[in-house]
Amino acid sequence: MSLSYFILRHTFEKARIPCNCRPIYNAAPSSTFVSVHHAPFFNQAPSVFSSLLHQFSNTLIHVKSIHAQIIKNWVSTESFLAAKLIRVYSDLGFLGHARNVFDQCSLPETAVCNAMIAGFLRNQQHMEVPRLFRMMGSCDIEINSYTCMFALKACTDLLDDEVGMEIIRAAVRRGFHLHLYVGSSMVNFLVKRGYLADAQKVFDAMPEKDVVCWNSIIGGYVQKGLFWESIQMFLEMIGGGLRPSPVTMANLLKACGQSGLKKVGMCAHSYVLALGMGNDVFVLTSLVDMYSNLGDTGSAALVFDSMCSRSLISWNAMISGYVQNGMIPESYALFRRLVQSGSGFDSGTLVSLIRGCSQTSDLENGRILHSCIIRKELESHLVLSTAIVDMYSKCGAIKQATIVFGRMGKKNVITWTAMLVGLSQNGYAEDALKLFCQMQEEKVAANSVTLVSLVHCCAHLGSLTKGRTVHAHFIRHGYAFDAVITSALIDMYAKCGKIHSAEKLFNNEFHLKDVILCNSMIMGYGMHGHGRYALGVYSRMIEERLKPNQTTFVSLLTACSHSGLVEEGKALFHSMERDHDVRPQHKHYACLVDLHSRAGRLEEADELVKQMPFQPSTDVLEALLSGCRTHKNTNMGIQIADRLISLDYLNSGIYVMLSNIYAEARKWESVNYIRGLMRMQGMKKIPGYSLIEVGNKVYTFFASDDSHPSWADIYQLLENLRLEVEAEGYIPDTSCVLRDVNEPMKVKLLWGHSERLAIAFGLLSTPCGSLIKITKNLRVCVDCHNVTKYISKIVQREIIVRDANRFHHFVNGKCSCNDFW
DNA sequence: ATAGGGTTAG
Repeated sequence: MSLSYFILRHTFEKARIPCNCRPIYNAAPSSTFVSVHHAPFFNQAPSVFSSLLHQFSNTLIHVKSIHAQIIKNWVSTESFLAAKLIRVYSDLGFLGHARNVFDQCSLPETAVCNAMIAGFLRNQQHMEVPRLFRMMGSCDIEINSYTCMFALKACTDLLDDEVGMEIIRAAVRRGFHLHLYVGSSMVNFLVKRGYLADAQKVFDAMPEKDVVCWNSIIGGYVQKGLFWESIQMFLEMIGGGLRPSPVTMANLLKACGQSGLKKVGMCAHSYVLALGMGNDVFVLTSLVDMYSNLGDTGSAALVFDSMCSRSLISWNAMISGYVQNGMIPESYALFRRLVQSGSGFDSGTLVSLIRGCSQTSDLENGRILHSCIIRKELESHLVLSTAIVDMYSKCGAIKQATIVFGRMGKKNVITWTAMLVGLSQNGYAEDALKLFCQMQEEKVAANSVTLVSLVHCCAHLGSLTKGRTVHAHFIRHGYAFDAVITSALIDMYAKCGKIHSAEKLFNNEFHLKDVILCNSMIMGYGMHGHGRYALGVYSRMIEERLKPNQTTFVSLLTACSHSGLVEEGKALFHSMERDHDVRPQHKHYACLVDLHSRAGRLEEADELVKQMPFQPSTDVLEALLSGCRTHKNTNMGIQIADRLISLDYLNSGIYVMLSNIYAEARKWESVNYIRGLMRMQGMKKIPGYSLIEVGNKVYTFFASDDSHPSWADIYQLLENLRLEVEAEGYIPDTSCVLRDVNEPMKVKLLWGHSERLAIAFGLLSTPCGSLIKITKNLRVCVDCHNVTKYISKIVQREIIVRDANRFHHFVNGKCSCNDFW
């Protein structure tokens, strides 16, 4: 007789007095376990089997043997035994056996169903739960508080809204929502779905509340970004005499970190210590995260280094903290420490490192990490793949981004948005819009980041039709309009030439009292040459006690620069730090230099560059160079260009500008030399083109373009216009033709400029009297500006040309921006 | 007999 057989028999005998039986079942090697056929125990009471299952619950082979005995004894119909078996099997991880028991119950009772639901949860088979819950309803099996709690938990993790709500209704009908655990689960479910108000109602109705319950509701406020409210709730909780748990503290620390409430965060830190949680890995990790979010990596590192044990999440939080705060070398150093410590790393670690590459456009390391991810077979990880898509787009490797995106099986809003932003920022705005349509087809709901990037696409394309469609789409689908989206829309309307639509939106939303809203309006007015209006918005801001920020001053100075308001711009620049505590940065100096050099005050601009408190950045020098070009100061221009080139600043724009300066000075040899240099370095001059939107379609024209089907008509119309404008007194200014050719040829080249072709096409294909809107990628030349004025008078059409720099708005022979260059 | 809340990363 084998030992295990002996034990089993012994136990059966003892089972009549179950409290005293303590078998030494560990001694039983399962290989020698005798089959149940040799265990002739009949007519045992069901409770005996229950107590046996209890004793042998951690050895599958014993459980199986008892199970067989149960069948032999004809007691398997006892539902508490079935429930017990299901529980024991699923605890051991043998869900299949549990399911068999369940399936053999012809009409399972509540306890059996509950055991099965719990089994599914324990074995991560949440998706089986909704069906089972519905079966209970359909077959009129009673539902109790356990059923509701387990099933709701499954739905919370499954993102199953429909069944979740069904469960909540069923629970409320039976009054279970007043039960501590069921109520907590309901609060948690509603919080996770974002129904904070409903969660609060359930919470308020609960007669008894414990820490877990408070944690759920506080977590809900944190998740919604209502940090101050979450802190209030926390205070209310401890005011009621409840002791916070580590989870409570983690929620509180998150609120402090994300809201930037540094002082409160530090109080929370000392409270953590006072509560004796100074050794809790979970809470300490939250502290690391909080300090990182507050921008205080020093304190984060201090906490991190003081930890006597760390989870992988602690390491990840610290690495991510470094990346978030732009400390990429430190993030790599810590990653090395992690690897050396022998513990591995996971997808979370890689996400942070990849994000570091995106931030620094570090394609080289990005590719290394990507290859590591593929080798570790982590490419199917959603967050990680999204980070890779983002990394490739930020590094300009849009093709790679598209490939990774295409390979991804699972995608969510953030994935789609990352791809959308990538396409739009790499100049593929049309493709981005197409991708959005695809996203709609796949029924992925957009978030505010998606919407903003979409509006930016339309603004970039200068496509009013598309912009309006997108705007209407938002309204129809009931998206909330916050300040960020509204600002993007203001920017879009301004860039599409509809300054009045932008104005209307701004005035409607001014009550939001938001700086970014004002900034976009100032920028819009600036682009349209309405410097005075831009200054008006600024006065309104000051009246309302809105604090201007760095961007405000960039927009204002740009606006002044485009309208020739030199003195006003200077005054603003000097008031920045004095009155508003905004220290001028590189970009502000660049604006100021631009302001002067555009107005032809080159000496003053040069003086400014010399007096700058830091090394002049390339954009400062570029602004000066551009002024030299416009105001034909060849000597200074050459000096500045030389300085830029010696900075190893590889930008074809500089070379083009320099070659233009030489061309204007008729130094053709130098022009050729510069062109040769450009060729040698593989640089290409960006070809100029103009876009016009007619009937939902965007048409592109390049200089001297004859690819359009009706090119003959276009050139004929231009020839007629030429005769008419010359009769009106227009004299061609060939100084902007920078080629070494004779005068008639120069005039011919001028009439081939892309904006003229686009205007002629617009005149041919749009109804009389309607507005003509052109978008040009480079700057419009003086002569095109001039000739368009005449054309607007002759054809009696309003013409708007948006170039790389600003708007040219022509009405009846005049330009609204006073021709200021 | 059976129980609910959780820290990092796009």
